[in-house]
Formats: sequence, structure tokens, C-alpha cells
Amino acid sequence: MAARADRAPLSRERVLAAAVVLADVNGFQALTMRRLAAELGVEAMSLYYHLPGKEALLDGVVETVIAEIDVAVGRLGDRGGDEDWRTRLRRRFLAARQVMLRHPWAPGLLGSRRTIPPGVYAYYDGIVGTLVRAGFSYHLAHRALHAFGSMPFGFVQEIFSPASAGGSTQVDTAEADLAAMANALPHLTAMVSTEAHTADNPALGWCDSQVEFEFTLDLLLDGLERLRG
Amino acid sequence: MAARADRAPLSRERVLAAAVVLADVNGFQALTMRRLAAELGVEAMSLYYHLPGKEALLDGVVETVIAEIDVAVGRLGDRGGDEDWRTRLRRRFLAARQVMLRHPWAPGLLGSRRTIPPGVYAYYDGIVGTLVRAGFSYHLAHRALHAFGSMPFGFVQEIFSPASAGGSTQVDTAEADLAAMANALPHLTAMVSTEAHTADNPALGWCDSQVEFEFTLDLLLDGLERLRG
DNA sequence: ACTGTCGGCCTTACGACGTAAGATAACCAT
DNA sequence: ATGGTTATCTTACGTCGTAAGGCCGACAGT
Repeated sequence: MAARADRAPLSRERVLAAAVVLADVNGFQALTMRRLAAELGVEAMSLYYHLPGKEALLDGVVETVIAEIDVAVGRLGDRGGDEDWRTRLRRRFLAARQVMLRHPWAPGLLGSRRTIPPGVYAYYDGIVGTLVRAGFSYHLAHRALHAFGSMPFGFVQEIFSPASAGGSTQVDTAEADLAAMANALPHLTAMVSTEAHTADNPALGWCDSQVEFEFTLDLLLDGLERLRG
Repeated sequence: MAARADRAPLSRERVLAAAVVLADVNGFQALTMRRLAAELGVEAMSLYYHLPGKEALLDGVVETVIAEIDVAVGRLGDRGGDEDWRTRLRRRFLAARQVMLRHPWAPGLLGSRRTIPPGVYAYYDGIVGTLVRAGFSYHLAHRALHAFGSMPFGFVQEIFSPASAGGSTQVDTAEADLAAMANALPHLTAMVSTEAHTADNPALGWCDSQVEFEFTLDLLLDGLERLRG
């Protein structure tokens, strides 16, 4: 049969796309089989015809996001092989970041996943290729990959994940507590008052604002450049 | 009453300690209220007298691990103020790492937490203090903290978390697939075969072995040293 | 047109989870 | 004995993922 009523028929792609939207709109914790099915106008068990289970669903969602990164990176154009390896990777990672800013729950999901989706290998291969063409040994390229951590995916893994994981962040500290803090934590309070964290740029979390991301990225890129060759 | 039978009475500390042990032994996913209670010879709801709920339990577990780090770092002795800031922080982070190696599930837990336990602030304050005494501006100290990421806690956040989160890692790739990979992923396969990943050193995950941890750490420390002053 | 096959979705049900509400038993002070 | 406090247990609810099987429309072969 085509469809039970007049609803468009399900498919793996439709389910995955709906899952991404549901996470975007209602937060990642809202991504349950039942709610996803409801969103599609269907019963929960119907999803199991197109996906083996929830793990497979999450794998698929990850794949979808990775594919979105590939698209964003691909739009940069692979032309310009004469381009410096640093600016090349830099643009790559920043393009990936744009995708992550659209899906703030994605870093948390990636970090919790235990399996590596196939598309990721190809993605890493491209990075390694860029490095070795720039004169990196495979050994240093290997270490560079590790040093980058999650930066190829456009974010910095943070201890104590941000509100994007769902739920509201509330840091309303009373003034008395703040005064006590100044005594107990002299350096931290001095730093915070000096910095005053304007936070007027796209952030993926408390400590993953755009400027900090780029600072760390350049720190790594420059350090690796020094070790290259 | 003292105890229902002859069992030692519960307490917040006893519950948290049991929770850490349970996670160490049976994996983090085994840390449910019911199983934890059973491990303590008690019913699930009895835990709620000592803890408001599961979130509070996890917060407490995090605190416990942080405290363990504090102990490990404290054993280093705060003496030697003449010591180089780099070796100082280096030893600090590596001491924290020893704790994480004892609790492989802890990185995943920390990464998923949304609240910052109080002890962490004091911990960071010490780091900032070390930096500013070495001539760092608060601004650069701030960025340094961000760049370090989770390294103060002795681990590197990885996309695609390791088996320690529970479950078995299986990468048994057939030979035919491997040959196909060599075509599709020339750089990656070349790198892997060159490196051959001996993995004979303590690892917290696929990409968080001791040597890689120290490599990235030194990369950051050296980069920051260059920006200091 | 009849019938069988099968793809796509639904119904029901089970066990595990976190936890709200309240009962119950041991202790202590009076 | 009595009442209050503290610690534990009992029962029950709603939610989750999902196993097992049913149902129904579409199509193929005859």
C-alpha cells in the first residue's frame, strides 16, 4: 500500500530528516521513538521497518550531520591546491562549525557515540591528504589529527556541556556568594572581571565562542607548522 | 533506626562511593538507581533519603571524582614556586590523568554534565594563579583555559567515545573491505600502515593514549609560552 | 475475477527506568 | 507507655525501547 491515509510514505531518509528537525526544535532529549513517530503521524513501531532500532537512528542522524558538513566543506571548492595548508584546514573547520551552530545538540551526540560513521573516514582522509601534501610525515599528521580533536567537526569538546543539550542554564549568583567567591577564588574572579565576557559572537557553549575557537585553532596550526617538514 | 538488619547504615558518602565502584566494575550504563540500591542491599527509593534524585547522584559522583583529582594533584606538593609554569601544569594535568585512567567512564560523564561542581572553580583558580604568576595576562590566561579544554582533568575529549562508556568495540574489518578502503582512503590507510599503532601505553580511548595526550599538551604549552609576557 | 504473496504500518505487551506518595519500623526523649 | 523523628520499604504511575504478531491494501500469476 502507498500510505495508510494520505500521508506521504515513510523512508529512512524522511525519518532521519524528521529526527534532525525534532532535535533542532525540541532539544535532543525529545528525540524518542514515540515522539518522532508522532511527529511523522505514525506509530512508534512503524519506524522499525525503516531502522533496526534507536542506536541505528542515532547513527543515521550522525551520518546526516556529517553529510551536511561535507556539503558545507565541499562548497569551499577543492581548487587552489597552491593554497597554504593552514588556511585550507582553517576554512574547512570553520565551515564545519557553521553546521554545528545550526545543530547545537550535535556535539553532544557525536561525543556520546561509540561507532564511527563511514563518511567520517573519507573526511579524515582529506585532512591527512592536505597535511602530507604540505610536507607532513604520516607520523606528524597522525598526531595532528589527535591534537585537533573535534575541531575538524567545528567545535571544541567542553567539560560540562552547555544548555544546548536541553534544559536551562541558570547561574544567578547572589551578591553575597559572589563576595565570598572573590576571597576563595582570587585569580578566577579577577580574570572574569577583567574579561567581562561580552559573548556577542556565535557560541556553541560557555567556552566555545567563535573567537576562542579560532584562537585555539590557530595555536595548534602554528604549533604544527613549526614542527612540519 | 540504625539499620534494617545488620547492614551498615546508608549515607550520602557511602552511596556515592558505591556508585563510583559500580560504574568502575559494571560500566557507566549500569549506574541506575535500582542496581545501585541492590548493590547496597537496599531498595531503590531508600536512596532518595540521601539524594534528591538521579541528577544529584551524578553531580555527587562528579564531585567525588574531582575530589580524587584534587587529592592526586595535592600530593604533588605546592612547593617549588620557582618551578617553570609549564612543568607545573604538566604535572598537574598528568596527575589528573591518573585518576581518569582509574575511572574510564568519567570523561563521558563530565562531558554530559550541565552543571559545574563547586570544587572545579577552586581547581581552575589554582591554574589561573599559576599562569598569572608566570607573567600571563588575564586575557591570555583566559584563552589558555579554553585551549586546554578538558586537559586539566587529564583527558582529551574525543568525538566518538571509546568502549569505556559501555559495550564492546569491534572493528573486525574483512580483508576485501580493507583493500577497498585503500583505494577510497589512500592517505588514511597509508598513515595507519606507517604508524601501526602499537597502543602499548595507557589509553583512555582510541585517540587518547598517553603519548598523544602529552604531545598535544606540549604543543599547547609551547604555543602559549611563545605568546606569554 | 480469484487468490496468494508481500510490503508497510499498527496493536498489544513486556521489562526497565526514574520517582511521587505514603506506609512502616526502629530509635530517642519524655 | 507515648509521641516524634529518622531511615527504610511498598506500591504505583508514566515513560522509555522494542519483541511478537496482526492487518490491510497493492500487485502477480493464473
